[in-house]
Amino acid sequence: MASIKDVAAEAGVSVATVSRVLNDHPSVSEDARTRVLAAVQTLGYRPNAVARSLRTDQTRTLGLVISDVLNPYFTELARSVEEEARALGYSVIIGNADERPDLQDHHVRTLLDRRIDGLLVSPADGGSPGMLDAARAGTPMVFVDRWIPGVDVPVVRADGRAAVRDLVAHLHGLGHRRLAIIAGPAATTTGSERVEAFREAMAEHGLPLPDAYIGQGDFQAESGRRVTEGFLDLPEPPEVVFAADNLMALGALDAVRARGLRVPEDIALAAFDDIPWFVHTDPPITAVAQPTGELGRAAVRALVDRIEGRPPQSVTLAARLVVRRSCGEPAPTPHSPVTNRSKS
Amino acid sequence: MASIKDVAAEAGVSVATVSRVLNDHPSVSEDARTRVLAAVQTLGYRPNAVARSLRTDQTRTLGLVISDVLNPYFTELARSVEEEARALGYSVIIGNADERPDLQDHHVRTLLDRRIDGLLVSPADGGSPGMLDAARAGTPMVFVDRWIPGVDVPVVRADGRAAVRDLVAHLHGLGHRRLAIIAGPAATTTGSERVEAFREAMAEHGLPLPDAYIGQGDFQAESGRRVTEGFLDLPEPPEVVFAADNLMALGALDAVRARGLRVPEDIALAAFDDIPWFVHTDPPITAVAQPTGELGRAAVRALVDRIEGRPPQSVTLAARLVVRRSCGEPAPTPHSPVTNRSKS
DNA sequence: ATCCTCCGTGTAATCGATTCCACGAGGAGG
DNA sequence: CCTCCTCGTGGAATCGATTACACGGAGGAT
Repeated sequence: MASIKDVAAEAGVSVATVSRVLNDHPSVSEDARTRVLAAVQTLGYRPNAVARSLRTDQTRTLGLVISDVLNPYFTELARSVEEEARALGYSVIIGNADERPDLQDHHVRTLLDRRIDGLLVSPADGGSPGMLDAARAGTPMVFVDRWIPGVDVPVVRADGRAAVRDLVAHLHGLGHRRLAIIAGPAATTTGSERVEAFREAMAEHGLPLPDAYIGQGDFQAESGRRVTEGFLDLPEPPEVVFAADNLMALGALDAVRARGLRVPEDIALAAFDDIPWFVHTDPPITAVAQPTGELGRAAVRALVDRIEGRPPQSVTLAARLVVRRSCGEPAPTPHSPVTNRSKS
Repeated sequence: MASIKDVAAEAGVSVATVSRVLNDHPSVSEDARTRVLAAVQTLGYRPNAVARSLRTDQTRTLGLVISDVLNPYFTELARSVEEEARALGYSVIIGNADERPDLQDHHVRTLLDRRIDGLLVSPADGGSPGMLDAARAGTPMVFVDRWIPGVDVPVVRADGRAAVRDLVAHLHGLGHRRLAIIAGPAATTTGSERVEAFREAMAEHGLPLPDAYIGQGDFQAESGRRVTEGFLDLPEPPEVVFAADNLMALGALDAVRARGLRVPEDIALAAFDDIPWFVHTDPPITAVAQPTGELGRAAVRALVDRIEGRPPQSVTLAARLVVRRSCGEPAPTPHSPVTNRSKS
C-alpha cells in the first residue's frame, strides 16, 4: 500500500508538502498542490489512519458500549449514534455487553486501548472497575439511557415518569387494579427508576404495590417469561403485567401464551420501550415510547462537545405513552362511565 | 497516559525489556519480569494499540459491513461475528450500509483507512467501486449472506433452495395456487436467488408465476407495503405473499392490515429469514430460517484463516422451513384429503 | 586456562504520518 | 542597493510501540 513517501517521490516534493496539501494547509503553491493531487490519484493513495492517529493523538472515533445488540431499542440507538457521529466526522466502534459487566469491561478496555476520542456508555451495572477508571482518567464520556449515580459524567436519557403515570392512569381507567411490574436489574438506573415511577403512579391512584407484584428480571426475554410464570402462579395473579423493557415483554407474552391465556382478556400487558414490532404482535402492545433517535443524536453531540473542548450538557427528553390493544379496548369516549371488567 | 518509556523508567530497565515482557518473549530474566510487571501495575499502564498497530502492521481488528442494522437478521449475524472474533482474539468494527451503496463504500473505505486486518461484507449491491478495489488490492475478505459473482472472494451463506421448495410444497398442500413474491433488489444475490428458487419450486408444481406476481422490493418494510398494495389491487390478487426478507414481510402485514383483511383467511403470508418476533406476530409467521449464528461464526473462521495464511474456504449451510399459522392451518393428518379454501 | 555459546539486556532503526524550524528566493520599502 | 518580510519548501524530530543487532558476562567444553 502506497505511503506518503511514495506520493512525495511521485510528485517530486517532500513528504511535508504532501502532508500540507492533504490537510489543506495554506502555504502550498498551486503548482505543488496539483502535482501532489495527481500523484495521489495515480497511486490511489489513502492516508494511513493508524499513523495519523499516533502522531495527532486523536482517532476521530467514538466508542459505544451498549447493553444488548439484540434489543431493537439499542440497535436503533446505535444507528442514530452512528449517523450523527458520521455527520460530525467521527466513526463509531460498537461494543456489545450482552448485559454482562465483564463483557462491558472488556469492551471499555479494548476501546480505550485503541485510543478512541470519547466513550458513550449505557452501563450494564452499577459501575465496573474499567468504566470507573476510564471516567476517573478523564476520558471524555457520556452516559446514554442508563447512568451511574455519583459519577461526574453527562447523562442523556429519557424521563419516563410522566409516561408511566399516563400508563397507570390508562390502566386504572380501564378498570385494572392489580398491576404488577417486571423490573430490570436494580444495579441499572433504568431498572430501578421505572419501578420507582410505577410505584409513585400507583400511589397517586391509591393502589397498593405488594412485593409479590414486583418481579426481578434482567432485561432479557427469558427472565420476562420466568417472572410472568411466577405472577400467574400467585393465588391472586395480577390483572396487568408491565415489563420494564421490550424483550421481557416478549418473554411475558410467551409465558401467557404457554398457559393458553389471552391478552388482554385474561391478562393485560404493557411495556417500556416501543419498537416497530409491537404494532404487529398479537395483540399490538401498549408501550412507553422513548425518543430513541433523538437520544442517540443528543448523546453524540454532548460527547463531541466535550471532546472538542466545549462544555457538554446533560439532556433529558420526555417519553410518551402509546396506547394499543394489549391492555383492553380504550374507552370509546373521553367522558364514558367507569369501565368495568372482571378478570379470571 | 503512561507510555512504555514510563514503565521502563519505573522498572529501571529499557523499553525493549518492557516490550519483551509484555509480549512474553522467552529471554527475559525472572527478576526483570517481576519488576516490569510491578511497574505496569502501579502505573496502570496499557499498551497503545495505535502505536503497536503501526509497527506490526496488524490491528487485530475485523471490519463488518452489513446492509441494515435495524434488520434483526443482521444484528444476530453481527452478534455472532463479534462473539467468534473475540474468541479468536480479534475486535470487530461494524459499518451499517442501510442498503445504500454509497454508505457501504464510505464504510469500506473508512475501515481500510484504519488498516483492519480483514473485511466481512454482505454487499448491498453488485459491487461498488470501493469494494472491488479492496478485493483487488488483496485485502483479506469474505462475503457473508450475499456475494458478488465473478469476484474471487470466499462466500459464507445459506442455501434456501430446498427450504423454498418445502415452502411451496407446504403452500400447495394447503390448496394455494396463486403465489406471489416480494423480491429483493436484483443487484443482490439474495434478491435474485430467492426469486429463482421460488420460480423453480413453482414450476415443479406446475404453477405459473406471472410477472404481475413478482414485486420489486428493496429489503425495507416500506417497499413490502407498497408491493403488497399493488398485489391487492390486482384484478386477481394472489392467495399468498412470500416476502424475501423479514422487514418486507412486516410491511406486507401492514398493508394487509390497512385493508382490513385477515391473515391467513384472506391472504397468506410467508417470509425469508426467521426472527424471534415472528412467533408473536398476529398470526405467527411461517418462515425460512437461516442458521444465522453458524453463518457468522463460519464467516469469521474463514476470514481469520485467510488472514493468518491458511487457505479459507467457502461454506454453504442449509436453511429450513418453519411452519406457523400465517399460511393457514397445517393439515391435521398427513394423509388428509385436499384442503380447499376460497379466497376473497 | 582459553574459547565458544548462550542468555539477558540495551541501543537504535523503523512503521507513516504531522509539524517545528530553518532556509532561500523574491518583493516591498527605505 | 540593502534590509526585512513573506511565502513555499524541505529536513528532521516526534508519537509509542517492536525488533534486529551488538555487547558483556556466565558457564561449559576442551
